[in-house]
Amino acid sequence: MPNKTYSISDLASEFGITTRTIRFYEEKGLISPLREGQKRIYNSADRVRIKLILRGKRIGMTLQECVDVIDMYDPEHNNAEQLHSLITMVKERRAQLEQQKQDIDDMLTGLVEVQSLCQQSLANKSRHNPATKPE
Amino acid sequence: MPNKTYSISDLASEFGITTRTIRFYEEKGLISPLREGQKRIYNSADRVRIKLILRGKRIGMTLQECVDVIDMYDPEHNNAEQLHSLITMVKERRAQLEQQKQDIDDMLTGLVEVQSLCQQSLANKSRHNPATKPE
DNA sequence: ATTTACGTTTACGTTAACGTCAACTTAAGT
DNA sequence: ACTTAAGTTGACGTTAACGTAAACGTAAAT
Repeated sequence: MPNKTYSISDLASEFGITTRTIRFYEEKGLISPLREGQKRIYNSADRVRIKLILRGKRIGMTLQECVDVIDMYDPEHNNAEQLHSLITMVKERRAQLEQQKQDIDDMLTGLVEVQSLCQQSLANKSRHNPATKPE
Repeated sequence: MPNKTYSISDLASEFGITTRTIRFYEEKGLISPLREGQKRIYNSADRVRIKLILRGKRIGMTLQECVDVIDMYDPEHNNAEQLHSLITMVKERRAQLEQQKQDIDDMLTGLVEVQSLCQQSLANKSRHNPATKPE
């Protein structure tokens, strides 16, 4: 059912953020929920936008960058004069993301080494001092 | 030659950051270059630290998180009582990084779609209006 | 009727990560 | 001796992304 609606605290608790944060995103124009009287009422599209925002944030994007990326999916921006520049943006963003992937892989490689060094070190300790119980 | 030294502006220009930024990192205890009189003098270890900091930043880590990760490589911290907690930290960080990789892949997938949609749209335009030169 | 839960707006506070002067000092080149 | 280039310390300014608190409305539950 893609027509489900949500209250502000529904979404806040689902995503582990505060209602303040959600209202803040609205202030910044990232979401525009309907109103029922004075209450905000969110639909599944709003929910997806929040999801995308949080995903962007996890990989170090600013809110504005999140909007930029989300807008790429928006058919409204397909006024064709700017399609070329949109494609350019997408390409640039993809390149950035590939760089980030490489950064993450490098860091993972390093951490794997650190971890194995730690474990070797612990193994040695317990060999010299068998009283220390390894787990 | 691992014993090379660098001035502050050497490193600033190499990494595309300002000297202010490098001094700021020092204020925060991320680097501790030697002094020659009043001038700062950096060695290759300092240089690597900056490199690691910038890599961390690219994937959205805070400066403090960068320090935390860099410290994992530091043999000083191998006082063994904390080796277990270090291993835990490393594991957690690795999990985070895997999540980030997934986020990036998801976003890449999305952008690939956006890009191909754009290009299709452009192709159609040029078919209906051949005057518009595609590139 | 009033407590409780949930929501609202407005406004000021906060932290991180630098930028931007201003006012020197030091070393090197001419 | 003078200028220029590169460096220094300090102090204040700035932006992003919320947190926090005050003061209030609404609606269901006891």
